[in-house]
Amino acid sequence: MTTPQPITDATREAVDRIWAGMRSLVLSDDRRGEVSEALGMSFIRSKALRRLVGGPLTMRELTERLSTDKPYTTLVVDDLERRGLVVRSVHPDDRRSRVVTITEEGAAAAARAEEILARPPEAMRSLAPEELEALDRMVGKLAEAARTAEGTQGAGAARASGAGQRPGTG
Amino acid sequence: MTTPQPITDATREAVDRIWAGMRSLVLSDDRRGEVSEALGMSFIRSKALRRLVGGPLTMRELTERLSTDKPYTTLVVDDLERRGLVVRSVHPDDRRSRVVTITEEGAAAAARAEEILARPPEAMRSLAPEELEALDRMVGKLAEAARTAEGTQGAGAARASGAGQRPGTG
DNA sequence: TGTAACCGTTGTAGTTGTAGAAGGAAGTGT
DNA sequence: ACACTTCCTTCTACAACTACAACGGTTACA
Repeated sequence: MTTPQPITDATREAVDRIWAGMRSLVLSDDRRGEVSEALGMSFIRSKALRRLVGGPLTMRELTERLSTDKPYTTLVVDDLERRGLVVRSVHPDDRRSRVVTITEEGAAAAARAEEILARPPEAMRSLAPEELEALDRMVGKLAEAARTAEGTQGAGAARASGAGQRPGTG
Repeated sequence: MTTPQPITDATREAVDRIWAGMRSLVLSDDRRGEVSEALGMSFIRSKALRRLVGGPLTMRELTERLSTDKPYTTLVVDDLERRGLVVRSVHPDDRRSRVVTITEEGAAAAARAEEILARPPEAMRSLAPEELEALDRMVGKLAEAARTAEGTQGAGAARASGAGQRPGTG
């Protein structure tokens, strides 16, 4: 959106190829099973934990970020609370709401999950420092563009995840 | 592997940042729900269809590519066969095996799924043609490196690729 | 004050996928 | 002929998740 480009066939082909490559790279490197095994909980629970490291959330907010529904969020948080990884408290300004806060132990678990998920694949070591630098810049631009697009009408991703039926990705 | 690079802090940081960016880009753009809705079937069924466009597979091979187990593959193929999207036949050289072949209708459905999944996000239009060209080259190198690594010691990715979120311990 | 709306919870039901045991059919090796 | 294995299927059980309805407590508003 920031700089609309002329669309040539070559450009379109490059875009398609790049996207296919990125998708293949990321999707073939799925570590959700490893995370579930390491933490001893279903992936969505570790996802909830990771969403909470940024700060406390209400059940409603957590529900949105998990792309699930309220009853299931209750279930997940119940389990997490039983394990001592989060605590529930009443919202100071709205007593209808509960605020879910991660505990120290929960944060440690989330960090363990994040460490597994964020570990770059070996393949990235095959790029030279200059190449990495350039790649870094461009991925940064893409991320930036995606972030701003999300605000305007980003629907695409958000909508699809809401209507989705299969277990969420991550 | 091809060209081991000196690991500096800056390099490591760039690698981490690139990987995080790519992951975020791909994972926040999940269209599985859209595919399920468009084809009227669970995502794993469309995945089976997409695996079959490259050519017929035995149940065993399909099971591996789907990262599931044999009984469930039977179930999925049963359903796909009932819909007329695949056909089962006896393997010419080993009558124990069944060969699953995609039908014309099945191939059309797979193409519809692929079209949805492969559609690049709008954000990519914010890159200039030269940037795309460079990005294309580097993603290509990464894909190449990943492909060769898979042969040598891969396992990791393939094994975990199934959304296997079994807690095991509950 | 009354009422509508919202938040989280409980309950219930159904779908999807995971897992293991067992069995028939067919191939392999002795 | 015999045991052994592989391939697929059936059956059963269960875990994980989705979906909907309804309820009590709380807040916002006319």
